[in-house]
Amino acid sequence: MNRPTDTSVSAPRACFIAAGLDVLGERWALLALREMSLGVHRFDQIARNTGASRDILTGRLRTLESRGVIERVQYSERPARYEYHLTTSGAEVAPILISLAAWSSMWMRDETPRASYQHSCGADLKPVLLCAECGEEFTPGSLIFGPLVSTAGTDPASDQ
Amino acid sequence: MNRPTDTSVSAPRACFIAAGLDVLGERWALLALREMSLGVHRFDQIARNTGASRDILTGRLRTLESRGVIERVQYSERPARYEYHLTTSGAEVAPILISLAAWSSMWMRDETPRASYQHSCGADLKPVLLCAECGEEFTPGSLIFGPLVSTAGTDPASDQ
DNA sequence: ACAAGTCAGTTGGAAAATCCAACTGACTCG
DNA sequence: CGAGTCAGTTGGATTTTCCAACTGACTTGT
Repeated sequence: MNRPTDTSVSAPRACFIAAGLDVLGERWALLALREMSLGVHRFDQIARNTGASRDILTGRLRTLESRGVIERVQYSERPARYEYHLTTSGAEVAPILISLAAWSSMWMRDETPRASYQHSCGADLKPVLLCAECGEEFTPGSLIFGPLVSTAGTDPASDQ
Repeated sequence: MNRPTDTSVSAPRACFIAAGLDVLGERWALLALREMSLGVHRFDQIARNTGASRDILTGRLRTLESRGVIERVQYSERPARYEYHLTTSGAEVAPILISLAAWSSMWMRDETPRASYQHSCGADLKPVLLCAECGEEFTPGSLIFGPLVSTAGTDPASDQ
């Protein structure tokens, strides 16, 4: 064993789940996006509501901005002040937050009181995930591998 | 102002998104669950496919087990060896992984080739999230706050 | 006018989490 | 018997995070 350049010692899967977690999986990132989804856009409030320390939060917001998930919007010159807003990409993180909230409210019940979420229709969170193509529900196990994809410059929109 | 016990200096939101991230938001946790969703159940393979270091992975699997998301199943005595399997709770993480994969394949496209995913019908991942109650689609912004919930002992199932 | 407050950060140092490669122990296989 | 498999464990380096205090440019209250 211990061959110098052994390619059979396979590298970690490069997949879109891993790529998504590169951006959204860092600590505080999803909570910051939650805040913006709920209409909170200012640094102090985001820091307070998430519990992230200010220095870390600064870094996260910069990363999310550089990855096109949020944008920094100046709302005051003269003390230069900025708000953080979701881009289209950031707004589309919502299904992840919703799935997470639904899973958590199903399986993470304990004694501590927590804010729950609802659909805007007023009903408790009970989302159903359907395949847009065949209309069937995504059941556990219905996720399978597709082909390798590498489409640089084929972004769906360059609006941000 | 600056009243001694000022409740307006609010604590971080205690919500189900935050609670879910407590369990699923730690590094490598979702990637380990991805592996099990794809049928990989053994320690070495999970370590290889995720890229997690073995000591950290050990810790993650223990946490996930203690939170009821996975279970450790002995498949050999005499060298005591265990496999990791999703519980019902763990299997239901699938919508989160699917939403993440779909978001990522939409917005994280770059030059590096990545494995994509499909629905078992063979179509590319294009999930639609519907409210089970009203049937309407969850659009960005349709997530709103519900009441505070604290339902200890009201678990939907005690099968694991 | 002057003190206090707001706001979006930055700073420095401590604490915690992660990384890494090597090692262990109980086997199986050729 | 030696090599390989497998599920970890160990020790030490590295990275990330935490925390509280501080800054600078204002605004607001008295």
